[in-house]
Amino acid sequence: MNAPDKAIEGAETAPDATLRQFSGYVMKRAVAVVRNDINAALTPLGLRMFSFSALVVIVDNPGLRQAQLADALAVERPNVVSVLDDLQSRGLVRRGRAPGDKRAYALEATEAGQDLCRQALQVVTEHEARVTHGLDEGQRLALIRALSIMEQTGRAPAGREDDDES
Amino acid sequence: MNAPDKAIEGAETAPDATLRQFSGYVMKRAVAVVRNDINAALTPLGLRMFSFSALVVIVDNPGLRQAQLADALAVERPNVVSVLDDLQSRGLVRRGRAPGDKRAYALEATEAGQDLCRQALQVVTEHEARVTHGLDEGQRLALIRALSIMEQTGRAPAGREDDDES
DNA sequence: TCACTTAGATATCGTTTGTATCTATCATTA
DNA sequence: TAATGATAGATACAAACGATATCTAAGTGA
Repeated sequence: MNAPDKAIEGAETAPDATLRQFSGYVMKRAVAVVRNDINAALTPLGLRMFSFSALVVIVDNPGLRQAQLADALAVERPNVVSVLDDLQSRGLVRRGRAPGDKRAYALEATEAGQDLCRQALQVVTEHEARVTHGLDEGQRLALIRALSIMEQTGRAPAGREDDDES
Repeated sequence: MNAPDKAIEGAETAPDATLRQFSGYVMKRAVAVVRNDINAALTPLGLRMFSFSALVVIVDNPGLRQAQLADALAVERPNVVSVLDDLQSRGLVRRGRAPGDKRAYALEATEAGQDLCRQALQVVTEHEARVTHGLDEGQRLALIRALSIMEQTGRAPAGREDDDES
């Protein structure tokens, strides 16, 4: 039944071989897989990729404001509101008063939030080991570095040629 | 205006430094940037990342069926229907009759579809050059290879240790 | 012929993320 | 100090993406 050779007439190995030349295509496919795995891993903790990220940033940066959190996570400000509502309602995060500005909140993780963060970091570290199992550490670091560079390059105004940021 | 030193108390360089250890996080951020750029580049052609991908696969694999297209793009079958409706209504793709199976279609690109595909490939190639401008070719290929490996690793049943696929 | 499977279409939902707008509160200055 | 404009967060809404469930028509096999 399973014909190992499912060659489509004059197809070049894979039907999407042309697309696989482009990093964006391969990235999109890889992200889908990784997101599924990481969300499955975090579900038992009541977290998703995004709420996990928010929690980690808050734990690491006590006193952070919501707008700074949004900036750090590269999303628009409204997107953090419901996540914080959730984390706060579960007693993981407090929206403390920002000193000297009654509009703003100073975000901080509770003890429970820090505990959960530690657990989640372990879960995600295991996830990372799982999905990068096919890479050695040098490849893994090179991957992260390359992705970071691409993010920055793509965020820069298109058409600019100067890389200086001194 | 721009205070170059926005150090947050005892923050470690970047507020999301912890998260940047994880490939999934960096991938997600990079994908967002790349997707925006590629979609902006394709908009003048009336394409998006996904319809572009579908068009390329159809051009490369004449006679392909919808289910095979969905498989090739790693999405569920309903997701290709509306994209094909669009491509077909614009005269870029034909849903020809599949020989010997009246349920199935044999997809093929029209002349116009092939033309547009060529243009789109050029646009996307330029996009690729733009976003990978910070990488040399070796890094770019290593990135693509690493992402492919991760996709495959992550798709494999979790917890398995055997890599054999003979 | 009857039961089962498969290709594609339709309907619907969930997630993720963005834009626009509202409010309270700042900060500035006439 | 009152008016103006900017900013922090909340709310409402919408667009894009992708999945599941189910329907139909057509194929397959006992």
